[in-house]
Amino acid sequence: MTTHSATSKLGRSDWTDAAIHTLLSSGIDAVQITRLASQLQVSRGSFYWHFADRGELLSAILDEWRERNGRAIKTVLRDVDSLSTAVLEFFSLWVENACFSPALDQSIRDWAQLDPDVFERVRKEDQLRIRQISQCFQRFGYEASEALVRARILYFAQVGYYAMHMQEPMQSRLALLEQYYLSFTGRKLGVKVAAEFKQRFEGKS
Amino acid sequence: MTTHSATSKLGRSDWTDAAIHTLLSSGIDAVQITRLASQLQVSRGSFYWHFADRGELLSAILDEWRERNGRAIKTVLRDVDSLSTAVLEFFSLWVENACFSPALDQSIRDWAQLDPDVFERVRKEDQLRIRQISQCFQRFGYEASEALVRARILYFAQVGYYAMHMQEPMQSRLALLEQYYLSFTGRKLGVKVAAEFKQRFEGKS
DNA sequence: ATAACACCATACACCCCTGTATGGAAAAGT
DNA sequence: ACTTTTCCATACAGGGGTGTATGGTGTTAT
Repeated sequence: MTTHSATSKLGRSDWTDAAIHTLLSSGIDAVQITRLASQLQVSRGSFYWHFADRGELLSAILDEWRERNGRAIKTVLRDVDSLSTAVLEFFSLWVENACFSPALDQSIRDWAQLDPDVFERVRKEDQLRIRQISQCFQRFGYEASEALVRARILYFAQVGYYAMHMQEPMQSRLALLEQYYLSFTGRKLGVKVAAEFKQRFEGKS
Repeated sequence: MTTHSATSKLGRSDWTDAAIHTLLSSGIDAVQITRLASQLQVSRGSFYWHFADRGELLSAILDEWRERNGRAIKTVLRDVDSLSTAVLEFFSLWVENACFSPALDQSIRDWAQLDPDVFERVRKEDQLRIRQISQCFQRFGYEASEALVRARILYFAQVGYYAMHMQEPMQSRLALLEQYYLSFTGRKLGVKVAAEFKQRFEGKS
């Protein structure tokens, strides 16, 4: 019943974890039963006991993605008391790989380019996220149209930033923090809030 | 010597065109000699006369991409006389599929996720483009750090917008034009320039 | 203890893709 | 007219991936 990844017996989650790992490093076409089996030191016969076929595994990946990343963004945007914390917390989602995994997000997005069904699910998730960001802007004083545009720009830029793998030292990124905040929101970032945020990410990559 | 795609004899460009078409619709892993051959109504033997192997074809795709899209962005950003025309022309690159192909750009970007060599070439191209946009901002009165940040946001957002396939009627997009321009640049868009631009894209999708 | 079940290994049939070797047909050179 | 070159078809060898069928080994139930 329970699925421990440490015991000798494999569970469904062991396969999905390995599949996600392969998806991140080599794309969806590299998620092959043979490959995962040799990676898990097990034969392909094991897979076909846990899953009906490859499609069921891919479907499990999608569910996992939605559960992890969808929830992470939702909770961050809901429990904030100011625009600055909202935007900064949104930034940090892509920096610290805690609950939200930007790498998984991008791999899913690449996969969506090849599969219409996945494409539709990703599109709906994106629309949902933008709506949530937009509502966040509205809550802190922006009118509807400006909130929507700024929400889109913020989200697109964040996704794009990661997609291009801007390998930039954290120090340089933090140096431009006020500039980013100003461009995204049109408002100045408070000195105190900026200092706290910078201190939080000193020494990370 | 010359390569007509209408004659019975195939040229190198016929193969690269078909390869790019397949890349756009089904990803790099779908660019297979067998597949292209049956698509071109020809046997695989033909391919191996024009190309040494599959790698040479993929390399040709990359060259084509750099030639097409790299040049398009460069020329647009160089021959502008104001910030508004620069930004608006930059927008239009992703709207009208003339010289610049946003679809190819994205497919190459997805491919880069799986191949370190491609990744490096794309990364350098991105850096070059951002540098060009940044210089454009500086030319029209922005200081260095703000120019860089706004260049990144503009480029990231543009790439992200297309990546998510925001299927939005042109009318809605144009309605938010002033808002976008304001958010990207921090300046108001001239009424006359806005009207001209909107008129240019009325009735497109 | 023995039967039932969960989990996995092995083997088979099937399909698809690559690369090369070789031969054939059409066009171009002389 | 004859040879050479260009371009393509065919055939073969090698490899890899999917599913399924079947049997085997532990574990759990009673």
